[in-house]
Amino acid sequence: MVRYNILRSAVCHWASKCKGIHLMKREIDYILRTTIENCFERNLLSRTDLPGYVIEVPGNPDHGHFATNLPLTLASAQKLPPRKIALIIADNLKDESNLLEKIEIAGPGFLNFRIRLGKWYSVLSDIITSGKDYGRNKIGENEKVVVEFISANPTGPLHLGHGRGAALGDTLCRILSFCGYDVVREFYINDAGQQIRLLGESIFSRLMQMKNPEYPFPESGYHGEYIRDLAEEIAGQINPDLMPKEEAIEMCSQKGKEIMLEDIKHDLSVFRVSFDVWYSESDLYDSSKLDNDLETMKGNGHLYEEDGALWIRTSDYGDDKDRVIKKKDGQFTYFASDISYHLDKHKRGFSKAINIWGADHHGYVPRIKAALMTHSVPENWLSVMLIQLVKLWKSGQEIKMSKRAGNFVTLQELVDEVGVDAVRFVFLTKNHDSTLDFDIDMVKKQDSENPVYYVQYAHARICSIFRKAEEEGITLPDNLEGILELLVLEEEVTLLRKMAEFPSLLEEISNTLEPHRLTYYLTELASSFHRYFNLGTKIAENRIISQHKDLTRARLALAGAVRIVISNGLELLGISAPERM
RNA sequence: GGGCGAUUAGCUCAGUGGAUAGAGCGCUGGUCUCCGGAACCAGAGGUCGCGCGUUCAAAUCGCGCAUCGCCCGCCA
Repeated sequence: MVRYNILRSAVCHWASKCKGIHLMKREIDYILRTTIENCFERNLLSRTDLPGYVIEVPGNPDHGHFATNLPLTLASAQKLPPRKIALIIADNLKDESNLLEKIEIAGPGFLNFRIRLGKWYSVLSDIITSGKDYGRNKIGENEKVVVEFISANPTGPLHLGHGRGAALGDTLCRILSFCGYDVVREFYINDAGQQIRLLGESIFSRLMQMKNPEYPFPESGYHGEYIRDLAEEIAGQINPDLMPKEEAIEMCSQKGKEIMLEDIKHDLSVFRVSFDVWYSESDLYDSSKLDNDLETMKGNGHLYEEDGALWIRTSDYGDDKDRVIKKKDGQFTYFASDISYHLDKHKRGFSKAINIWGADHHGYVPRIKAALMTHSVPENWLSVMLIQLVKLWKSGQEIKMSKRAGNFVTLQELVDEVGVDAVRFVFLTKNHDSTLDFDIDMVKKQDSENPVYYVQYAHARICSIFRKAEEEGITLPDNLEGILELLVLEEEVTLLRKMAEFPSLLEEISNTLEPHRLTYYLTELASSFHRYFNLGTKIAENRIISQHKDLTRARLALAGAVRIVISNGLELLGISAPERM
């Protein structure tokens, strides 16, 4: 949906840059505004400002290709009933480029438009010539954005929750890049502090237990089985009998964290997720960036000491209260390094930063924004997307997980069981802000209950049709002009309309940060195609490959375009588009 | 107690100002001498948690209430 402002130039000079649905909306808007202006001049309507109206693609096919609520929004200023205004507009419509086939007044005063079929055929040509680039656009041009996601501690394997963040972040990055943004994908490694120490202690204990099963295990240590695996792997490199305990624990920390990080990288590459930057927290300390930032903050008067600790005055910028960044015992809090990390992002020249965090960190958002504002970073520079919990179901039972206790399902286990495509798809079917139930049994089924197959099947089916066409020696001409007019079925126009929405959908996803809309879109497109295909099972003339040569070519072109859009969409989701299933 | 989020069909969820509120699964009944049935069609199923307000128009915006989840540390 696009809102228009009458104060903008009435000339559609940017129309040449837009395509598909956008272009048509602009053209309709131009017609509407020209018409209204004409009505003003002839005193058919009294001259008033135009309110915010909408030109949208209606869900109901009876409502035409496009609809506007302009007459409804004009009603109060004109002091006329909406249907009366609609009638005036319809009667005086200035459609100089002959875009419209039909216009109707409907409901309380909507105007429904039907576009001439010829307009839709240009969409088809556009898809075929653009191919892999269909949907690509430039709305992000000159924008450099950093997307930080997952950022798991290297103290254990990635689990389900990380998987959701991984699928979301990766797909968002793919879409943003496709929309022209300069995207940097970043993983912040919490490789300093207490939890790494705890990892070392846990490994060390398991190491000692190899000889002495009675050796105590740290109360708050990591109980997962993987710690024993780490201990075994490290056992060949460390002999705890030959070095002081402290040194051994330190080595366990270092080795353990390195191995875990490699595991994480491996799991992510299997999950088709890549990063440009692995940003190490400990570098912030080693490079003295943190110290420098503290000096700056002190100079700006945002820090103060109280009760032996160092505080930052975040409450000046909307946080509930001030926060400690250096504890009484001289240790920095995590918040300190997080501030420094985000300042560093800002210094690196990103016009926008996006973080994907678990929803349990939501209370953290105001404080990091406040800290940034003490450095004059605007509040909306950082967008934080919060992802809710994933609940895992198996055999009708919820599987409860706890990292500390060590019973959790890892991302790798899940991927091994149901496959990357299905896991990614399911993670992207829900808004990130609502909890997600992942039913393993359903996703494992290789049948229609599995949502990802539905879309992939449409792709494989089209490939199959092309194989068949090839067998019969049917080829597509370079120039489709003259034959596309044969596409007159309502189902064919529906497909064209749906595909025309693809570029603007991607723009909207970039603006709203809602990648899950792409899975819905692809499901709808696949559905429209399956329905179209099934027309041919009843009536032979409706088959894509028929006796009518030119009609067959036109329909193959249409099916080929659907294949392109599905393939491009799946690529953005990081999901394969199989030719056979 | 305060904050954030949620509440839509039997279940899991889409839908942020418009027309008869949608999808998948489940349920009932249909479509195969087939270009792939991993598909399609039809049907049943809803006081959009409750109330008040704003608006020509509210699932959608505001206020209040209820229920659920999460957060509220000089932990990470």
